[in-house]
Amino acid sequence: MTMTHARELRDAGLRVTGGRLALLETLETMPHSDAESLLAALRPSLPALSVQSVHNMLNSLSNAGLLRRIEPAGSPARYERRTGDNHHHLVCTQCGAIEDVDCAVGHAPCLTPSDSAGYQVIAAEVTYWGLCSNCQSAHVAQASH
Amino acid sequence: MTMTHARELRDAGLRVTGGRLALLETLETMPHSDAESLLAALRPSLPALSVQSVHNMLNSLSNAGLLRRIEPAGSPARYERRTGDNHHHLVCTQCGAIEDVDCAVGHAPCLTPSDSAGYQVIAAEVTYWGLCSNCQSAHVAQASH
DNA sequence: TTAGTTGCAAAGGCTTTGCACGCGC
DNA sequence: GCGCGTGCAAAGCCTTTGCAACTAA
Repeated sequence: MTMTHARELRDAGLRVTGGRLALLETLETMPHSDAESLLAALRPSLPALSVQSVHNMLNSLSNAGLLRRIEPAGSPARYERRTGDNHHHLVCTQCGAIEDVDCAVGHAPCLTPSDSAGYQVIAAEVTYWGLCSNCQSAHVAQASH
Repeated sequence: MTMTHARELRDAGLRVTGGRLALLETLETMPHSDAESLLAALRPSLPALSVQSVHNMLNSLSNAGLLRRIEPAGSPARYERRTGDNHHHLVCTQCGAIEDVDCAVGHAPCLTPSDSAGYQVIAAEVTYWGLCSNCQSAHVAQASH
């Protein structure tokens, strides 16, 4: 896996560093993480790591297309390994949890708005807001006091 | 128009103040504005107005459902009069311009992701990223050097 | 009168920037 | 060795919070 990551980095014209490898590794197992969680996860193996450096890495990797950046309104940016597929996200308005969802309408039709108003559309992003199952239970429990 | 706004405020249980009326008025003519633009637009009639107060108003009105808040990734929040319809947005990645777009797939199907993963979906948000016609021209011009 | 609003100041959260040091190649 | 990456500190941007003065109802 790590060898693959090294290759990915090189192919993208980026240098292979311990931090970047560790970050990619961590994102495989903790998708939708924000900078702070990643820092916490990486600290054990990289004690000197700082939040700013995490942002540095996340920016390089995002720009290189190795990561996808998700920015749910009102919460810190999350990152995931980019699969190039056309998937979207379910975001819990209560706890911020994120789930991947395949595009509802099949084969990438999201790229075609009904009226593109002269825009050259490059990407589409769909975010579903709702309550995750945990928070639904909590909410019901609270309501039934 | 202003009388209607006053009524809307009262119906929402909010007090009718000069600032709120002016803000609603301004948003009719300048949809998709951010706090700073609104401040600039309101200053002439309300010289004492501060950015924080604009945020105060925007928050009250948004919470009351009189406004819709749009938060395009990486840029300050924008606001628009809420029409309750199911429209989405085209955002120019270059200049930040925003256009309204009707839902591509007709009657509010956006609320049904293919697999809702146990989530109780409450809202869906679709953002199309691309280049507005102005920026397309600029881009072509630049490329043809 | 009195509770909701405003104005101002300060702080907050997240991210970017600048620069010296260090490491990949 | 050269240049990209890192670490650290500082600043930036947008927004929220706290509290006294004010005003709509």
